[in-house]
Amino acid sequence: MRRMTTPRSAPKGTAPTAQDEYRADVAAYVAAGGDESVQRVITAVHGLARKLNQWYARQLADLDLSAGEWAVLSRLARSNENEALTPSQLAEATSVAASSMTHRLDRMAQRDLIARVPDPDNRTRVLVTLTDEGWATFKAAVRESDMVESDVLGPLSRGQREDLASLLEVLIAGLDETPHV
Amino acid sequence: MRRMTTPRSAPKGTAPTAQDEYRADVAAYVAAGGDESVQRVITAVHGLARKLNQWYARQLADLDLSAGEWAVLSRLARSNENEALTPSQLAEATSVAASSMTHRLDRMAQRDLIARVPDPDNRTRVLVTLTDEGWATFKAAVRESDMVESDVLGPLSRGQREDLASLLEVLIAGLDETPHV
DNA sequence: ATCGAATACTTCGATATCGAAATCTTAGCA
DNA sequence: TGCTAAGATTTCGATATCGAAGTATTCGAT
Repeated sequence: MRRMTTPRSAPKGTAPTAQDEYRADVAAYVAAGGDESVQRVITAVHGLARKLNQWYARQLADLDLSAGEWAVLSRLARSNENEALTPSQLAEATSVAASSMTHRLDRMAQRDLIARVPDPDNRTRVLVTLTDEGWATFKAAVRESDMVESDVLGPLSRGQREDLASLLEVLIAGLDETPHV
Repeated sequence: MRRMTTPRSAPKGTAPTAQDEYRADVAAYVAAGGDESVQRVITAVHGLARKLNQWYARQLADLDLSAGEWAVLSRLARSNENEALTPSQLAEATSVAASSMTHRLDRMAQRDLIARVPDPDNRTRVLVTLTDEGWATFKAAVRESDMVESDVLGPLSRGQREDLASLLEVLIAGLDETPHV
């Protein structure tokens, strides 16, 4: 892999902790007129996702995978056998333009992670599947990221994780109600 | 702005809901050997952040701002007056290479959103500040994104938001304990 | 059955990002 | 003071992504 988002090195004397950053962010948004109970949740979600993505990027770099390639791999992994996916669907699923997916799949096919086969039922379509190599890479990546995730969730008891998951799931369910489209 | 991540149009017959996607993702990771209580939380956090970012992008497009430019704007907004920031610090804060920040600041300066002034104390440094125009744009963007966020948090009572925020804050605090560097 | 719109993928030109190298300044040390 | 190492920013060449245009196929209505 050539392109990989790597975090810059920390500033000078005192490296600000994630907690410091979080608190400053919340304070700033509240000062700008945001509701505090909203900003605490939103800012925390963003901060967590951001930090996780940084760590994933580093773990995935060991496997020579970019975040985008990992997204394709994992999306395919959770729907192979049953249903094959087209490049358009993969583009939609991974938030990327269809034309970018073309190139991404080119690279992944070249490394023998995925295979493109023409859809027998519809000749405008192409079906993308994981190769054995692709599966192996997926499983290796899952093992890597699992360690990171378990560490992050470490501070919470099983009951707390349950509570947290339930609350987040309410929000996820709500996403479908407020289209914003 | 010219570059803006816009979600592709939905698939054919049945558009999968965010909830469907979430459940399928969790199931796949659990099947791959992940702990369920971990995967529920992690997957939900990622799903929420992803959806929020899509909505932000669309809102920000009205102001002709990319997500990266918004990141610079908001970072400057929460620390102007007190301390000015250098391009390196902004790059670190927004997860981008220093060389990319150079170009991003070029564009933002051209639009008179930010100003670059040489650091009087250290001539290797440049200090970046918000212009009046930059401040106005920041405030407009906060108003826009606040609406999205409030909608997302809508399904939760104030007490539930409190609980959710507290649990997330435990994880944020934990991030500093497990460097993973 | 045929024509036109819609769909799926790729190609194309422009722009954004990356990592490394280049340039300039400061800091530390003899 | 003078010299070397470290730091900050920009420049440079390569790569990834974007949106639009291009090509091929399918669907639907007449």
